[in-house]
Amino acid sequence: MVDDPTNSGAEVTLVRWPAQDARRTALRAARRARLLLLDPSTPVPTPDDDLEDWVRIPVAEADLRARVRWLAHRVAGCDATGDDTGPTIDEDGLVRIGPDWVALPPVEHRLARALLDRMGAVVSRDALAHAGWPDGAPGRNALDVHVLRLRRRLAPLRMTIHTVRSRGYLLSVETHDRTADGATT
Amino acid sequence: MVDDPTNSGAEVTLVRWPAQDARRTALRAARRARLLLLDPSTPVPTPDDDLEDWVRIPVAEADLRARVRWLAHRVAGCDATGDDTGPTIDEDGLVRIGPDWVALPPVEHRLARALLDRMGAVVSRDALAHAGWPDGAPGRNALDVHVLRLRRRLAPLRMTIHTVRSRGYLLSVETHDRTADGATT
DNA sequence: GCGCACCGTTCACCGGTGCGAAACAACGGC
DNA sequence: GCCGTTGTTTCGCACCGGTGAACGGTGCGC
Repeated sequence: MVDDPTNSGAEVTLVRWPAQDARRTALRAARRARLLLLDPSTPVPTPDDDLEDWVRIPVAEADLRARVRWLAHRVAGCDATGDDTGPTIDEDGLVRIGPDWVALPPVEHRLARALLDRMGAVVSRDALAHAGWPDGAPGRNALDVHVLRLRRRLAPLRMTIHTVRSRGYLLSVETHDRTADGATT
Repeated sequence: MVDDPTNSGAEVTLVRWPAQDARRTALRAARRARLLLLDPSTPVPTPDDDLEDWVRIPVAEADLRARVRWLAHRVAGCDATGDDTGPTIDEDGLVRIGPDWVALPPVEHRLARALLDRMGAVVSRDALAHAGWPDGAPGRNALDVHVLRLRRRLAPLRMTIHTVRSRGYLLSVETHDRTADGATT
């Protein structure tokens, strides 16, 4: 999987389909461009919107990159959906959004990365636990406490971790105002 | 869903490339949608505009038609931004519509899925009960109560569950700018 | 016209549980 | 030593699912 977890550089997100259907929905809700990697013998889905394209795997690397390039070109030309100065997270444990930023300790950094990676979608507790502690999770409540602490740290950035009971957590950003700024990404 | 390749084909023209490059240029000048059929080992060209797409041949017939369909869909929706795109429900118990969403508990999630799958049509109480409790419904009142709760949860999304007496329930969405439901309230 | 059965809505309540949050202890870096 | 991070324990709340009951509208039989 080509992961560019910092959604700063890449505009196009690769999504395996139908395996990662929920992710597709989330990206659509966030109005982010996505390229569906269709498993062989999977019928082509109906298009959600113009920010989507698909490719049948296996595919040549060059063709895949060309597909991403074309989609990115379309997105850039269509409208300013490349949008809103979304939050980013770097390798130094800093979460930035606009002029604001906050530093995160290691565990919360990994949790925040997992949530940001799938912003707008539900991340299961299992997935979060695995992201936060790759070598095995400690106690059962450790995750609860770290989510609580991460909540408080992200609150000043107007980022909210929503609880989806018995399902997981969902990260969102309060956008009081949508800037119609031209996409110069 | 009917795709009717003849109809779509009226908008999308297939062009072998680079063999028919002149034709590509002409279609571009005429602002007509075109699908490039790339010979193997031909590098992907740079996109001319948004009315273009490409596919590497040989390609499965179904994939080719899907490609045409997608391109036609894009062309159709280019001017009128397909913005609203009705509500969706994902595997994580989330119902989304536009920027809004709500999380549903398991039972209501199953009910909502049954209603959304047949949105605009009447879903019988039996079908709903079977969808909500595949292993057999509990009491008689359980369905009523869960429909009530689902109503209240979906209300913020401007989604309404209409009662069709002695027939079942019908889900509709209030569109802010145009009236789509002919139901009497 | 009257009463009644049927159907659907809504509320109150209860047992179970997932999660929130505080308090506390252990560990480590500056 | 001080402070920040990490993990555990503990308590309590809010939510979820289900039941019973009260309420109201509609149609039918008498």
